[in-house]
Amino acid sequence: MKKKATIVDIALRLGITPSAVSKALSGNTRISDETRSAVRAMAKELDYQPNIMASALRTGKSGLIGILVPGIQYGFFSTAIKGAEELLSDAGYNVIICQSRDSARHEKKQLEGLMRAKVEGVIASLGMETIDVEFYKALAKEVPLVMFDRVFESESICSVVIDDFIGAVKAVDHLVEMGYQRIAHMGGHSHILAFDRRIRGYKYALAKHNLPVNEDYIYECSPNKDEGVVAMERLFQLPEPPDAILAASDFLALGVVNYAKSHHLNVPEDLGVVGFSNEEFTRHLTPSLTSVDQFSESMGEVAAQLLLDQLSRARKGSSMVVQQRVLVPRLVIRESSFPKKREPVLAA
Amino acid sequence: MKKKATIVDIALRLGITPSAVSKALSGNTRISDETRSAVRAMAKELDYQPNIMASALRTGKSGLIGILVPGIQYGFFSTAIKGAEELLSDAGYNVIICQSRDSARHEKKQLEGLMRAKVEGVIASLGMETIDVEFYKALAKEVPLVMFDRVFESESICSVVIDDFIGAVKAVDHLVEMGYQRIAHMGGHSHILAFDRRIRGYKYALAKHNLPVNEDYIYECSPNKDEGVVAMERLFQLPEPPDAILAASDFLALGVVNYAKSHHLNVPEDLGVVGFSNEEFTRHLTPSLTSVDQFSESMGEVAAQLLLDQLSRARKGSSMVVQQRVLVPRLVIRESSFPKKREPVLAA
DNA sequence: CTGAAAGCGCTAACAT
DNA sequence: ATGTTAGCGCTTTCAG
Repeated sequence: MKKKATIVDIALRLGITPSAVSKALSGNTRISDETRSAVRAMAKELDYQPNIMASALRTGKSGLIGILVPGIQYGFFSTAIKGAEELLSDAGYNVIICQSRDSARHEKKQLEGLMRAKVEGVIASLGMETIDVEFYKALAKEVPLVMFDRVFESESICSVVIDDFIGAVKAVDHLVEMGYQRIAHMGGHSHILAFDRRIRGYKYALAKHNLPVNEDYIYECSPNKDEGVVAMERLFQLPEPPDAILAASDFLALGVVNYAKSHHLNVPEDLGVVGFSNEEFTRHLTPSLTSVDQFSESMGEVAAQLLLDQLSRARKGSSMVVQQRVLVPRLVIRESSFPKKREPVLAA
Repeated sequence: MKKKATIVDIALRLGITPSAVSKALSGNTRISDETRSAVRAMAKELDYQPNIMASALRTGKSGLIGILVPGIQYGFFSTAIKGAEELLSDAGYNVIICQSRDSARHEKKQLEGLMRAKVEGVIASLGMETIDVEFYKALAKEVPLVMFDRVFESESICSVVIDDFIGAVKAVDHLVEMGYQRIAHMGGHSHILAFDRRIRGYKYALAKHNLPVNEDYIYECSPNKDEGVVAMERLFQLPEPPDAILAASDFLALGVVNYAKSHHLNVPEDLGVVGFSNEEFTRHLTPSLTSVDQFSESMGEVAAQLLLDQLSRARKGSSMVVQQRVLVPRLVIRESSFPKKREPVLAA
């Protein structure tokens, strides 16, 4: 492993000083075209690779961005990261990935790790059990921070979310239009803002259609398949079970459909089902699953964009502006909520 | 934003030298317990955070590991990364993620970026169109490299793969046992070792069962849904179309199933289908899809483990040893290859 | 336009 | 057991 060439090597060979080489390579200072090209040529000849750590130490810019998500194995997050990584890497940054594994302890540790690595900015989504967000607030004072999807309420932090309220409203509107009347909501824990907003949108939409809000129809649980089954067992013990389910996650919806299949309930004829996230698998199910699309890839891209804005603003010394983007979700209507035999009924 | 405390600050306040502080904090050199605890206390008081970039520059250790995959949105890769990230981050490394987007140009650029960032090691999986692997070989001379899943033939590079040959054999064994006789293979491009091995396993297994190898039944294409449909169109123009498909990817298999649905072919009665990867969605399909499970999370973990081994070996000055791990895949049998009406036929 | 010099914060010989 | 010294490779005033 031969020694790497440094600017000193190339300066020596050219009979000039390291600082001249530095200027020639970075290009922004005044230097003669002659030396510049000589330096360029020699750099190529020696296969010179700048040592990022040295320049990072000197300038305080590491060229690193941190992304923290609960877990990268979830389609939603990996797709968002894909979007963000592409923009960021095209902008010349390297992206450090961390997983909180939905544990507050881990989350804090990972954020500390990112700060130690001197990332220039952070994109993050809260873990499920995270309630204390002081750590994020402190972090935001050090480097630009953009929260996405699972965010907390704050006026001073950049964020990207979809409008969960509208998402739920669109879903209910659609179900009502399809003729469903007793719509239940199955949701994630309401201390997460996104889930709370979905419930609020659901209630608002019911009211809008003059449908009663039945508290028995609102079931709060973790967003996974098994809980979906459990929720169904509960809901179908009610004297008057629902005729449609709005689930706050596609995995919950999956549990719902499985329960229905094993209990001779036809979806969508006997039971309409709408999920949330438009996960890859929803389109492949039988019946295919109607779902609220969260534009995960765009979400990652927008988060990256906001961060890059902050970064360039900081570089120019401009004051930072808090941007909170709200994407409007799209309802992807598929078989699970579209009973062909039933005539659409207009809202009252 | 107040200035960060450095070891100099804490040395000054304690009336000792920076090097003493450094020793006290790193703990490995001989220093009195007294000063050590004094230093610790002062560090806490000043909220001292070591500057990783400085120590990186000094020691040549960045604490960074690079992971390069074709795309993070694919379940297989994101799950593998999840496994690797957890081990690596527990070992104190930060993980930089890069995507080659299956473009050789990108791949090279990303690897250069990783080298510039002075990563201490790299875990990578080849892009689809990558034929020239010189770049990897050069890289392996600089830092420990572990290839996984999509690897190239080399005796000097650590790798983790599943035994694709056995995977294909298990799939064919199963299909034959279920009574299928005209089994086609639909695969990724054979210059990728994994895909080549699957084809070889397929051929071997057919021979083992005294079934003819029909070259018309071997279709090479990119592993995505649309190609699966195209492949089916080709295969079903043959005078004698296959009665089962072994697809080298679940996405291909998905295309196969979709084609079958739209052409009144019943799966599994008229057509048996087996995929590769055991992607999340396969279990939710109707019919659910039989697939060769590649243990993606374990794969990431093993890759990380091998890399950590190399790293600790390098640190101790031991010579590096090339480890090539081969995981044995598992066939997950589901509905798409299990015709209930058909009596299992024993292999000849 | 280019050179000299002073560090960024930390570590590792070497000396005391 | 602690202090001294000398950089890692690069950038950036400040002179010339």
